[in-house]
Amino acid sequence: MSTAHHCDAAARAEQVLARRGARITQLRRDVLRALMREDRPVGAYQLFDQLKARDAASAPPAVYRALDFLVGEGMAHKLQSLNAYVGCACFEHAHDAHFLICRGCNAAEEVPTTAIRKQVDTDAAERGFAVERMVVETVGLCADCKGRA
Amino acid sequence: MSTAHHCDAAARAEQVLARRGARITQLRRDVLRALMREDRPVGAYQLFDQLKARDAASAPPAVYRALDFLVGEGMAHKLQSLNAYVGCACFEHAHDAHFLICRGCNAAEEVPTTAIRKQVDTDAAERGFAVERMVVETVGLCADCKGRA
DNA sequence: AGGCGTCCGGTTACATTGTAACCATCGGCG
DNA sequence: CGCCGATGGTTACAATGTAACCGGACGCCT
Ligand SMILES: [Zn+2]
Ligand SMILES: [Zn+2]
Ligand SMILES: [Zn+2]
Ligand SMILES: [Zn+2]
Repeated sequence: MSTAHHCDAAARAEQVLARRGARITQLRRDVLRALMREDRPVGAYQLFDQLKARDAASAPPAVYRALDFLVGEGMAHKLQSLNAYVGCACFEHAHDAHFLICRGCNAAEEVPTTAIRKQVDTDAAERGFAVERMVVETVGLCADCKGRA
Repeated sequence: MSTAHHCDAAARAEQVLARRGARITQLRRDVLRALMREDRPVGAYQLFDQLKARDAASAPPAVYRALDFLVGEGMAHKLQSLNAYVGCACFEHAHDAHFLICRGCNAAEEVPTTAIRKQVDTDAAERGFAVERMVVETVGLCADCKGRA
């Protein structure tokens, strides 16, 4: 959980994007780093305020466009139940995720979805539904906050 | 899928609420019926416009409060990825659900979550996380829209 | 080099979604 | 009757997200 860890994550993400031929511009880099620096979900406007303070973003659309890019490349996820974004160090292309969201400390832990995805695919197949994207978010209390209750 | 079916759903929902001792007011009844009448997710402001036209709701907060009540009682669900609401005829108290959301026709089919919930509980338990609420939404194409492609 | 097309982001001006805060009313209950 | 909790009317915003238009950068072809 050190700062170094997160910087590394951003740096490695940029390498992966470069290898993939994606255009990694200054704005996108700034948004990526800002996301990776946090270990909590961040709202688009929070992000905007940070970047604006450093003259790195001009207006909300810039931030949303960068976020769309990062989500599309699988370097970030949007948490639908928080309207917030988190960086992702999985480095695959646009994978889906299951988030354990703590309402005590606002942490959001990403966990693999293999088993859940399989079940979702089953549910969908039974009804002839073609899955494109999956949102799985669990709200509750993490181990720490549960103890602290 | 007849209109009668939806009216019945609303009527039975009201009975269940009454038996439960919940206060079913005119506003809440109106919102419930409006929700059940649709077979698609409805935005809060769409709902508001409908009710306003009949002088049934005065302002957005009224609608949101009624929706919170209905969701709390398990008579409606919020779709986080659409910012919209759907009625529910399950009549249990505040159950969770899995929605198959078609981006072609905007239908949202609610399917049971027993298997998924089990897997989510497993994922959570492994990390000492206490689950309170679960959001599972799958976006894609329903059988009809897939064929029509 | 010059022209072209595409991608990116700046900018403005909104649209949509959701809420805080305060007060009036209503209905049960001591 | 007077209190109290629940409900909802009202105002005024806050927070989140976008459409549309433009200009600059960069690669690519001639
Ligand atoms: Zn991820
Ligand atoms: Zn926590
Ligand atoms: Zn339901
Ligand atoms: Zn469809």
